[in-house]
Amino acid sequence: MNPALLQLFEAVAEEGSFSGAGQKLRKSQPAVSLAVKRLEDELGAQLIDRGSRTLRLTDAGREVLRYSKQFQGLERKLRVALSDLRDRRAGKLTVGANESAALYLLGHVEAFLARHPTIQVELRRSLSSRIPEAVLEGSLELGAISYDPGDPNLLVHRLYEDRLTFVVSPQHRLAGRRRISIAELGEERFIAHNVVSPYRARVIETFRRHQVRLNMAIEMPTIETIRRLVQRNLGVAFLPKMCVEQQIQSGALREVSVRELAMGRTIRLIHPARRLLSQASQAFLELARERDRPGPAGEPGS
Amino acid sequence: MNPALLQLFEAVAEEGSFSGAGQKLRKSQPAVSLAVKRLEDELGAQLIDRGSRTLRLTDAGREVLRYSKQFQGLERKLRVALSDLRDRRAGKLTVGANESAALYLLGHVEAFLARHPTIQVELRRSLSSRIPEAVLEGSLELGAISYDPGDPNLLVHRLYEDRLTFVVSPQHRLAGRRRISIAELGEERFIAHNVVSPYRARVIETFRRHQVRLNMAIEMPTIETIRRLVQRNLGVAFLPKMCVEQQIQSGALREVSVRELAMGRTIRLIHPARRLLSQASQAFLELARERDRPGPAGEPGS
DNA sequence: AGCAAATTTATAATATTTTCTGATACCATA
DNA sequence: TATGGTATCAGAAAATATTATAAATTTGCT
Repeated sequence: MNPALLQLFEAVAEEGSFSGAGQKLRKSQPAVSLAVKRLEDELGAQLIDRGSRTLRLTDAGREVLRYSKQFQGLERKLRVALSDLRDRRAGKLTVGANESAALYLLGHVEAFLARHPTIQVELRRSLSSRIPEAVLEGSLELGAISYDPGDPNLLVHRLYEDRLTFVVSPQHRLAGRRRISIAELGEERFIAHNVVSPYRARVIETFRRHQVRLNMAIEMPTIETIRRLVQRNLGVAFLPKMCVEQQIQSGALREVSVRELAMGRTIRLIHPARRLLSQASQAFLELARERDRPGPAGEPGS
Repeated sequence: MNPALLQLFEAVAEEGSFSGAGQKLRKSQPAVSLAVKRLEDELGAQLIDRGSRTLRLTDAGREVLRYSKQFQGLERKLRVALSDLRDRRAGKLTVGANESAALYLLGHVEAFLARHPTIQVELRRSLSSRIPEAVLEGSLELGAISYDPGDPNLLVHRLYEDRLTFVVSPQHRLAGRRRISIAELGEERFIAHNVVSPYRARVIETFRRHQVRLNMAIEMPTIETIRRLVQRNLGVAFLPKMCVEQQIQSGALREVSVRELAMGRTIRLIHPARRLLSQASQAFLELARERDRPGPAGEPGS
């Protein structure tokens, strides 16, 4: 009961003759004859009344014809759906990101939507540490994180080279300084992100190593809230440079360099190394790399 | 893109492995492997990501899977429709009949509807003379007429042996007679059917041959109207016996035998000789013959 | 009407193409 | 490195197509 048989049968019904159908489809007359017989055997019903020279469809034959049209419609729909996927007119993109990466990706998402308006996009806010496993397990297709997961099963694309920076309010006693040492921070009240992250751990470790007291008096859930508190001079913080750039420009915050705490913090897109990316994910990846490395002189990822 | 391929692909998707799918469907693993590749080539899209040991469907694969289910549903529906036709639960019956045959068939139609309540029935009132050609041409599947069309392309089943009879009102001057001669009818006012029919022609011809005047003063469109006029003694008529049986029984009409005009008038079902009958028509034919020839001692038709 | 010609489907033998299998190479995982 | 699974290959089997021919039926012609 394959489409070829149905097509043949349809031709017979249209042409009103076996040999005519054969000519139409470049087959010999016996081929058509046998094919129709196969179809009849398979369906257990006579489809054509070969009583006289003029053929007639039986009721069953008409039924099969109707079905055949429906089947063709279905197949056409499938092919459209597949070409939509292939040409990136359909599909779904699921990207997981931690807070700052999500912030960073907004522009990319906007550009992506402009280019592929019919693809569904979901930007999912995830715990940074959970993203690699979620990507490997398949619940996320792409992940955006700010550290190297160091897993050979993950392909890593460095998108944007940022760094962690120390910021204080313009009213703060260190506001005028360019460079300080970590030792000068023992008395400071720190406002920290209350989500664990490799950077948090590294900052804590660095303070410990230099035997400087680290007073994490306030923990806040978002970078936005931390920044506001720092602006009001309720404490100081290490934040991604890109999240405070505007405020530094406008004078709302002051950046002070801390020798012992120079920390790169690169936004990376990750995906499973040996798994096929969906067209949607591939499109997003291409767009992101294109926007972050303008011109052809892009260095390879990871 | 035939159902076998789709079934195989489905099995792979379900089992999550080529070899597993092979075992399930009693095929070797290479067969499955090649089949899926054929499907992918044909659709121009990778359906399965064979990246690691665990297989994963691509977006296109999921699309094909959905389609495959729909396709199966469609096929199931077709098979149901066909078996409904085969088992006479579906279909359409179109019978053409002249007026008296239609009257006669009512009981059969009732019985047919009781036995096959899901088959559509159309009893079409047709001009008697047009029925044979309509049956041959295909616009009617069965015809009920009261004469032998004498066409070798038509198969004829004699259903009910009736005859034409001469009826008068009880008030009529001939009401008391059992048998009369055609010569006594020269003065009578006849009420005739205004539809041409072989019987009408034969009656006219018989009068002509016996050189008796035939006064067809009134022409009426239905047997019912003719009968009523005869009852009111506005004229006399030749009518099918079965149409006046009741009135003769009840005394509303009197039957008088006319020697020269004994005319059998058998109701016959006709259908094309070398064309397959639909299940519905076949069922009706069987039922009609069964009802008209009760018991196994039925003589062959025609 | 009746017979020959022509047209069409069915059948059979043969050829071709497609599909399957078993053996084996290959690849990734544990 | 062993293991479980997939891809690839050559040959086998199955399905499908073709050519030639027979059978049936309509059409045209006398």
